[in-house]
Amino acid sequence: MDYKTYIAAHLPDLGLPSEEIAAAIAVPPDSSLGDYALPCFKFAKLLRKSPALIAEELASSYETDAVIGEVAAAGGYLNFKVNRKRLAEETLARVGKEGARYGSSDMGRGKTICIDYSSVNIAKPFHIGHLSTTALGSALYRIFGFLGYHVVGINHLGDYGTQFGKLISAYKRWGNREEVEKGGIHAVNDLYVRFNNEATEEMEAEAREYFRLIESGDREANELFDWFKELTLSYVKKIYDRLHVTFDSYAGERFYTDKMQPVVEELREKGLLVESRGAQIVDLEQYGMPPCLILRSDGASLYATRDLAAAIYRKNTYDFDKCLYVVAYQQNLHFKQVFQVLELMGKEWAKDMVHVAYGMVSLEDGAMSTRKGKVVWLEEVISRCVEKALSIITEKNPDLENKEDVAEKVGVGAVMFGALYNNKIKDIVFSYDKALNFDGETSVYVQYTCARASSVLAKAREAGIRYENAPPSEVNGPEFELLKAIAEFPATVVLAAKNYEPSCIARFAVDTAQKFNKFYIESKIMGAETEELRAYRLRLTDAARTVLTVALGLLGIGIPEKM
RNA sequence: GCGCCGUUAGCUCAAUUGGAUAGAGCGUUGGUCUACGGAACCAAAGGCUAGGGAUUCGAGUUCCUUACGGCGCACCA
Repeated sequence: MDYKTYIAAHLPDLGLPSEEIAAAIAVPPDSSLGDYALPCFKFAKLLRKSPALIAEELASSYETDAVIGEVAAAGGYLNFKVNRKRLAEETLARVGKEGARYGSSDMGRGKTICIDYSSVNIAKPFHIGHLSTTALGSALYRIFGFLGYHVVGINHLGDYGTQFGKLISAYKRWGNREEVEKGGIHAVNDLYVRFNNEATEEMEAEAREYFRLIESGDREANELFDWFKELTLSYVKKIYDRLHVTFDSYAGERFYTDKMQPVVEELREKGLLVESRGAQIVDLEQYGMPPCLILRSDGASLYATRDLAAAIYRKNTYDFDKCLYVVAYQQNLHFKQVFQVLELMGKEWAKDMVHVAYGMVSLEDGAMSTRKGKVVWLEEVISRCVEKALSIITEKNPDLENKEDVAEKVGVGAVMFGALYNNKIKDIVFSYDKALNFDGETSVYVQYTCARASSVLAKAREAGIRYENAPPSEVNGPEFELLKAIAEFPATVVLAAKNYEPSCIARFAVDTAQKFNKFYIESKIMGAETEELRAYRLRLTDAARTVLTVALGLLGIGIPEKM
């Protein structure tokens, strides 16, 4: 039941379409005022009456029914109280029926959405700066899937460029097979860092030559490159598995090697390509942007060339309705340019391209720098969080079974949640103090809340108490606050998708957990005054646990039964 | 220099997209434990929403402007 639409449909004609009325309906700051409110100020001019008077007249003429139980005017606001028992019954029935699918919908049926996220670079270990795109993209993947979209997750591998020539040059100069096999991707990265520190003109030229050899299909160069790629993929696979992140495609930059030429030709045919300072560009001056570089003066392709080819390939292959790029805001201009070029090419779907930009990560003593060794590896963050979780469990709950599994859920959850809790556009200063804090607004708090709920529900099960269809017998106080939160979940999921903002769901989870804890402290569940009340509270507890499980699940975070 | 983004409590952040008295967590101070799990709960203190102007019945939210910070601006990705 959409209450806003319902209320709008039951109001007399106010000179505005009922969709607009519904959209204007707000939620009062204090629930004792009501559950919904219509601000009447905007009707004042039209009806030539004071907002207060309009609200009063509407209040007296509104006919309450089984859905809306009470209507009152307050100042210029018209406040509605819903029939709480009905809302409670409806919400709990839906949660009970839909379970793990509560909040899902089919609004995306028949629509495809491509999401480009994580997009690791070959031969580079995962550091904390790669977490945002991975966590955000993965959460969006789940959220859109939950709303019925067909989702294509794409890891646009960074596997193209002279940097790989440098890598091969460095390996041949200083590296050997045993060391790399032993040290894995970090050993490879060390070679690359050393090259950058010691590079001379001569070495740079050698690197360019090695890159050319990769391109021209030289066997040795390609074998080395493929080996580094394999090392990288098996390394990131382990991290993705721990974070529960998945992809449908690993088509990276190299994949588009043979798909760029047709794009260049199309640009030329359409008269968009012009020469400037020896390079081939698309002029974007009239759109207030610097030119988009398509070919270097030596004829080589560029970043934008590959992104154009990739966009066109994705459209042709997946026929997407939207294509998201979960990439830091550093690249705002780049995507603006690419999208503009697509539009100039006459691709009417250019409007469906979305750059989901997020903030940058730095360390407390400034920007990260691999070369200076100022870097925080993601594996280390994960293992330290899991270790911390394990030590807390060992201290508080030494007899717990599957301690390691639980610590994994808690620790990994904290890492993911930390990346998803704030608005994505905000910059993040990473600190272990914050990452290892499991108190307050964290996934651990939500998980702990669920463990409490599970514990009560287990007691009920042991006692053989049935509560599945218990009628709502208490619709005030903390019970109702919790219930309203649960009822808001489906709208929260839609909001998160609409704004490409998984933090909506993270916030929802903490907020709902807080409401559950207030309810839990203030109301005895198993020890309720009557059997009816006990059954209802158990039903509410079960629903709260379900919605919290679904919410964290959409963020890729699991919830242990006990912790 | 130009463009984009940010600035809200000591710190980290919210604020239903223009609505009623700007809310949480951390930290601080003081409370609640013989318990449905204290990784919790309650309370107190803490705000001219960076400054100024404009629009509006109404602005943290929209527009202009200033300051501070981040990012970007031609052959890296």
